[in-house]
Amino acid sequence: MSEIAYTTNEIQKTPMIILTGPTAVGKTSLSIRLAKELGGEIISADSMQVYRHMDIGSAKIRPEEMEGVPHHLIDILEPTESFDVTVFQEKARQALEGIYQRGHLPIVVGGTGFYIQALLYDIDFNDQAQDEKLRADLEAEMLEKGPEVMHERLAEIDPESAEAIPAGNRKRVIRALEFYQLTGKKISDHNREQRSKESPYNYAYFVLTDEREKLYARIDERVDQMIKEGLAEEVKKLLEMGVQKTDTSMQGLGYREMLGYYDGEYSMDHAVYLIKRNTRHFAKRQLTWFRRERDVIWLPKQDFSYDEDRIMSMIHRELSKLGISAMND
RNA sequence: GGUGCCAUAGCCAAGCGGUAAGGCAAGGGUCUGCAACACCCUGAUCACCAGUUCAAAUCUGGUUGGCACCU
Repeated sequence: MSEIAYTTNEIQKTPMIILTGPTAVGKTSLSIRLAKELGGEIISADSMQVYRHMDIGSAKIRPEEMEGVPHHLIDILEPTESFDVTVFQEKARQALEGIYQRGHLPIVVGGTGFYIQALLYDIDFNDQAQDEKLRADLEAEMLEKGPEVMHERLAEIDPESAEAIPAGNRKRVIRALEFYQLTGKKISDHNREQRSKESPYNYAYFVLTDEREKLYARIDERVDQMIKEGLAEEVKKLLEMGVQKTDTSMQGLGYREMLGYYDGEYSMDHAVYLIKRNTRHFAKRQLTWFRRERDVIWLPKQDFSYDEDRIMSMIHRELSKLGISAMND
């Protein structure tokens, strides 16, 4: 028997399976089943599960739940370390390579659409185009002169971006300015180029969804569960470890709200309310993101009578259409 | 039964004669190095009826509903 556990029609393109969907929809359990049936390894596309010591709030899969399926990009950083798309991209590529070498099928699982996109389309973030100092300076200037002034400056050098980015979106205005100063090129041009790229992978992009009401109810339940499991304690420990409010890890849902509670800004009840509400907002945004991605295969649970077997057979059908299949051993 | 107060979008809430602030929720969207981020867009004719007035959510009367107090 060959070491190759998959076959693909497009020889030049390597296969990639993506399983995503809004938070709390049930990606994890389906991913394990999928990985076991296909002989796959999982690459987590989640901006918070990369952090150690952040298990409850990030709804991280527990080791025993993995059922032996290899997982990548989980627990790889300390909460004080920063993380962003480019780091994700780099690490995910490395993981991919290993998976291919082992003759396994990569299954990208997670809800961070931007990360998935970066990996799937192999977006070039232009490695040289970042400068912490410059960014800090721009931020200081923005604070001093106000967002309108900065936005006007952007309008002069890159009208297209200025039109696309509202002045209120300081973060993006700064990035556009930073990009221009560092490369001498307009970020709008760069983005256009990147956007027209074709994926180097032979991929199947699955989006698991459910009815909005059901999803929201599940989110509420899950948050209550997190509280019961000790989310507050988890955050307290992170604080004791010296994690700062401004760290990337503390931007995560559940964490930043708890920080507000510990800062005495509001009650625990209010923190819980905020976590639920913000998580609902997040789920909605995720759905918006997936809607505009190309070639996604929707898996609305209600259309399958919530029967995982039926969802699995749909997945297998789609995979065989694409010529991606497991070489059963 | 009587008296008083109130009645504005799913919720909270401005307005007090000149043609309906705002916040939250909800929905839609943007996104190419912080993305579980950041940001953008969308909603009512003011309980109902009849008056006064050039003009009423805003004044008057009545109806209905709620709250408070009294008997």
